[in-house]
This record gives sequence, C-alpha cells and structure tokens, in this order.
Amino acid sequence: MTRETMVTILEEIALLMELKEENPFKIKAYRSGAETVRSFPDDIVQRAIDNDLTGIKGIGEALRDKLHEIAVSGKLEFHEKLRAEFPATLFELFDLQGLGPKKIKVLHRDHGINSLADLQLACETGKIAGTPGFGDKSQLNILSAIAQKASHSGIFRLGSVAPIVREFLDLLQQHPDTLRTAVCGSYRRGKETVRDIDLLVATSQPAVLTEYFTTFPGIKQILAHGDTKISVLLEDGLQCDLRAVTNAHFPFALQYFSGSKEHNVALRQLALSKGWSLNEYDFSPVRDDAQLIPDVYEEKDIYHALGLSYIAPEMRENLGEIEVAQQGELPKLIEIDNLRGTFHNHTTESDGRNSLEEMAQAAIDLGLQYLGIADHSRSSFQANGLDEDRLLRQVAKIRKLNNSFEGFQLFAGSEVDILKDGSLDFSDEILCQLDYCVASVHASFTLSEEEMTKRVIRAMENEHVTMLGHMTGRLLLQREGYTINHAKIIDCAAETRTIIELNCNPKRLDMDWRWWRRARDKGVLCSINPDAHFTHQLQFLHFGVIQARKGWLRKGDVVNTLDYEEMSRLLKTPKAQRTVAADYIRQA
DNA sequence: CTTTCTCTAAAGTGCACTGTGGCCAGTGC
Repeated sequence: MTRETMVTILEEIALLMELKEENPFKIKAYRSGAETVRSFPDDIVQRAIDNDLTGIKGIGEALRDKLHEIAVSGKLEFHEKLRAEFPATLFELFDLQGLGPKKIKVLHRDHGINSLADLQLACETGKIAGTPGFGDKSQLNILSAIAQKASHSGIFRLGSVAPIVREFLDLLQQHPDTLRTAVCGSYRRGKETVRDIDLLVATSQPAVLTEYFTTFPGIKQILAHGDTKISVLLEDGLQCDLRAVTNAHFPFALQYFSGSKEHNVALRQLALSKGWSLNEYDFSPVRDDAQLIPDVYEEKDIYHALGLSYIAPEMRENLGEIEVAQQGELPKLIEIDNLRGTFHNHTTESDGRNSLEEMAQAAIDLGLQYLGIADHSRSSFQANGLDEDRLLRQVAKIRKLNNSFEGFQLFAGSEVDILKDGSLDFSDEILCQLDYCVASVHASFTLSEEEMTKRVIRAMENEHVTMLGHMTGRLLLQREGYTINHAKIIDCAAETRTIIELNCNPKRLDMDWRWWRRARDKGVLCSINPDAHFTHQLQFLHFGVIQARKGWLRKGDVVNTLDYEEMSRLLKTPKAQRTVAADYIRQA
C-alpha cells in the first residue's frame, strides 16, 4: 500500500462523481483530500492504518474512514461500486481540450461513446453534430483535440523521464562488470521533450549487461534483445535503449548517440577534411594523406582532435556552435552552482502547498541566499489570488520574518496578473511597496498576436514590473502557448530593462530555449525561476539551468547569480538606470 | 464532503470565452 494508491483512488472518485454530476463541493473535497494526502509531511499511510487522521485539515469524517479502509485493505468498496458504473476507457476523454464531465456524460449516455476510438469514429461519421449542445464546430473541435492528443503520444517531458534516467544509471553503475555509464540522446542535450532514453555502458561483458537490463523495474515489453543492444518499452509507453560497448569505443558512442544528428553530420564533415571518417566506434583514415589520428580516451578528445573546443551537449544542435568552437570562442555556460537565489515562488497564501516559513527553510537547505515570494494576484481567482490587504499583510510578515534569518533573506513580491488591456491587477501605489514583481498573463489567451504583444509590452513599460513571467503560458504536451511576437517582446525587454523569466517548471520551460540567444545578444537579463508550489519544486531550478545552457546563457546573463547584496541593490535601482547593473553583472 | 466569530446550518474562487441556440451552459484558468 502506497500513498500514491490513496491519491489515485480519491482522484478517480472525484472524476466519477463529476460524471454523475454530484455536488461540486463534494467533488472538490475529494480533490483537495487527494492533494492533502499527496503532500502530507509525514507517513500518511501508517497514520491511515492506525486510523489516526483526525484533525488533519481537509480530511473530515468521511475521508478519514475511507482512507483507513484503503490503507488496511488496499481498496475501497465505495470506489469499486462507483467505478463499475462506467467503462474504464471513458477516462481517456478527460484529456481532450474542450471536453469536460458534462459533455462526456452526454456522449456516453446518448451515443454509447466509451472510448477515444468510439468518439473519433462518431465524429468522423458526423454522428455528434446535432446532439443538443453540440454543433458542426464542436465536432470539428473534438477531432482536432483528438489529433492534438495523438501527436503527443510517445513524447515525454524532460522532467518526467529524469527520475527513470537517474534510477537506471544507478542500477547500471551497481553492476560489477560496468566500467562507465552515461545517458545520451535528446535527454543529454536537455531537450524540453524526449521520445526515448538512450543509455550507454562501457563493459567487457556486453551480453551480461544487456541481460541484466531485462531485470530493471517497470519494463512492459522487450522490443529487441541482442548481445550489445537492447530496446525495451516501459509501462508508461516510454522506449528505452541500452547499448553496451567496449571502454575504448565508449567516448565515440557517447558522442555519436548524443547527437543531434545535424551536429554529428557537421562533425563528420570536419573529420573528412582531416582525412578521417568518424562513426560510433572510432576515427579511421579514409585517405592516404590522412593526418595522424590522436588518442581518444574521453569525449572531449574527439572535439579536440577536430580542432574544436569541447562543446557542451546542450549546445549540440548545429546552430552555429561548431563555427564558434573552431574560433575557440564558446561561451562559458551557466552552472547550477552559480545560482544564489531565485524568484517567483508560491505559498499556501495563494495556491502553493507549503507555508512561507517552509519555503524559506527549503531555500536555506538548498544553500540559497535569497528567495523571492510571488503569490498570485486577485484576478487569479482559481489560484486563490491575494487582494491588496492580504498582499500587504504578507509583505509585513516577510519583513518581520527576515529579522529571524542569518545569511538569508526573503524578497516580497507578487505574481501580478497582466489584465486583458495590459494594465496590472494592482495599482502602482501597491506595487511600489514590494521588493519586486513578476507580471504574467493568466487569462484571455485568445487575443491576436498583435494584441497580445501590445498587452504584454504595456505591462513591461511599468516601472514596477521587474520581470515578465512565463512568456507564452504553454504547457508542454498539453496546451499550446498563446501567440506573441517574441522578437518584439525581447526588444521591449532590452529597452525597458525588464528581466525575462525562464520558468523552470518542466511543464513550461518558458521562454523557450530557442529565443534566449537572441535575448542575450540584445542585453536582456534572464531570471531562472522555479514557479515552485511545493518546497520540493525548488529543485526545478536544475531544469531551468539546462534550458539556459541550451540558450547559450552565461553566468553573467542570469540575474539570480548575483549575491544578496548585489541583487538587493539592483532591485532598488530605477529600471532606466539598470544598464549599469546589467553591465556590472556581465563582468561578474 | 469539510469547515466554521450563525458549529444539529450554511457556505464553499469568479470571470472570460466559445459555441450553440435563442440570451444560456460548459470549460478552463
């Protein structure tokens, strides 16, 4: 019995109750109960077994008894009965944009739709249009939502595969015949989404290692199993390949399988110019006048042999990195250790799940010198946004709490909504009482590109807007971002000295890495922000640093590498005069 | 279903957008 089982059952009950159109507050109670269980800072399973849940906020009499039943027996009769009323495949429909419980219920009841496949067929044959509440447009929208979902199948977010990669590398490392291990592919390059995991192991016993790999947890199906390569499908549909090579071939295999394909093609051309061919095993001479091939022990030796400085995997997209490496002018990329603090974090005051004090302690534990709090503003009702009174009380609380820290400080801020017309959710009189402010779009996503760009530019022109939050609002593999003219926003950020956030939530990673080089070259500063709603989400910083590296950012391009004193000074400087601060950080 | 300065009773995020159907209902944030 695990905590996850308890959470899953409660969440499924909520979904089923939605289909049955139960009292919405009842449904909400199950959802919040699930969230409480998920983030409970103690052994909730044991507490449930002992029936010791009384007094936990969000868990009343009914949930207490149900959780006890789950913890003791592994299942819940109430849940099983509820589940028997609907086919399990009906849940697939909840992933479709635009379909909620009410519409799904109608589709199920009036059309016998039980699965995604049923729905697609019904739409394609024109059976849905004409149903009360559905017209031609709805039918088309459903089809495009289905296509959208299909286009995401087999693709995974960097953040969701990271734990599996860590676990598998660890298991490989434990084997006595393992010499070296590495993860390659798009994961190593830090792409925001990946299609598979490519693992590599150096060993003199390749067949033993590929056999060992079959015992790894979570494998659903073995797609191919040879002596040096094995390919498996994991339970969630993610494909994972392992290649076992000799220690001598390891650097070449690592380089080759890390890609990108385009980067490797360019590299091979470079090798040819020296009279060598390059593949996943080694360099070999292809002409009589070939230059002498140097020894290769590590991946960097390959780059050096080709007359290049070592190119970090994140940069290997053939976007100019080879030319720059030839000139020996590769940027020294930012590293996680360079960060001194971070902004844009939530607490229980809005929709975060940890208190101000817990968030501060977590930041201290990570070794940060400062943490910026930025709870939602009043217009974000869905996120329990703060009104002026609550915000000012929070500011006062932060000021008081700051007296109790040594070598650490909180910055009081707000994630203020950018309203439809580009005005802000709080007046300047309120904003000027904060240490900083992140401005973000949370509603009216469907404006035209021109209107959206104008809207955001108006917000950035405000003296109190320190930084722009998640540039496009995208949710990777889930929702397209709103359309906005990145180039114009970047220009405006440079002009107004507004910092642009690199939101590290693995679902967002927004602004996209493809734009950062341009921003950097215009002199725009980046703030790597976790958008943490839990203490453990401060660890998202790790993903943000990888994206920053993909965007060629250096320590000096990232504002939260400044120490507390420098950061404090920068925030107190009027925006127009921050040129100096920006130059200063650049030299640092 | 849970909480509560109405504690055996009532209140519990509110607005914008879309499409449909006739001025509303469902969805998403």
